[in-house]
Amino acid sequence: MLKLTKKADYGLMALKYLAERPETVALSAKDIADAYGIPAQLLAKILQQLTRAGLLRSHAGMNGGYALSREAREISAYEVIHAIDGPFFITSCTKGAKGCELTPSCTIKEPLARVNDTIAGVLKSISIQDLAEHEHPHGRGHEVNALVSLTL
Amino acid sequence: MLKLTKKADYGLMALKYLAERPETVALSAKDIADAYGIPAQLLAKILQQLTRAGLLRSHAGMNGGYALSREAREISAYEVIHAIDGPFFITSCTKGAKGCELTPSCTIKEPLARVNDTIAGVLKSISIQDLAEHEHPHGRGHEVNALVSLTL
DNA sequence: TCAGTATACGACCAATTATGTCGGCGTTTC
DNA sequence: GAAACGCCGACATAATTGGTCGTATACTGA
Repeated sequence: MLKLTKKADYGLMALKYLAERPETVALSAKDIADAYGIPAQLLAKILQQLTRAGLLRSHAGMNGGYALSREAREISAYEVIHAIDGPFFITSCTKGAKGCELTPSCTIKEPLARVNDTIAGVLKSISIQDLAEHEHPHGRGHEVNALVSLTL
Repeated sequence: MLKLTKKADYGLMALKYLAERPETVALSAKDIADAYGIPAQLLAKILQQLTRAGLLRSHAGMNGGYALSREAREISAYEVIHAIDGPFFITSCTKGAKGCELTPSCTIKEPLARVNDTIAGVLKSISIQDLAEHEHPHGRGHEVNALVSLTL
């Protein structure tokens, strides 16, 4: 149904939370989980995935926790989603390992691959900073240079 | 994981198949299912959904089957997906009936709603005709006027 | 008018995926 | 060395998807 998993949502929320608090050294998984009322252990695993993907730095021990490994501006929503849910393809027949098993099948996937790329492009053009900024100023948002065109 | 269901894929494939054969009066679910090697009964249900949504016309009895109810150019991929998978939202907290249950949650969903609209726009700009046409001419495809911009 | 071919629809089951939990281990700080 | 933390893999459970079955209904043509 073309939607993000909750894990990806949680991940984005957590990064946004961190981006909004640039002064703090690190926040524990529990801190963030409590802030949003989401399962702490589940969020912990998600943050670990993001750490492995290089989006977060982690620090064990007391007063440890997680912090962004880069500027919020330099982390895209795409990276987060990709790190958590893996590479996404809009088509079911992902054409990865074995492609479509059925012979003449999926004459559909080639045009839809373009759509897939377009969506990925949009997601890549959105940074965590964008998500964090948008909160307060009800005024004009800024134009993301995601003027994607689509050639079929 | 942000992908179409197989049902939606099947639906698109079937409509494309019909679009490629404008001369035929009607094709049965079985004909189309056999052409792609997909379960006939499943495809039948999908085609019924599309019929209910007004994208297809059906006719029972011998030499019956399904036909496009409009020009292939006038049927968008969005309509097909919507008819089969229902309204899609990129965010898990759909903000529909009850929205996010958690109090300050999903401060994320508002910016992502824009992304959602963007994707929907792209899908709306693609017609079944686009899918069908693309097949043979290896030459230049045409530019779909889906120059979507995204203001956060 | 009857046999054959088709759609229509609901109930159901099976497979997959998503979500969440548990327990044990390694690290750092106080 | 104990408390607070991250790290990891194995489960368990819930939800969704994919697919099947049975039956009813509609239309066609001989």
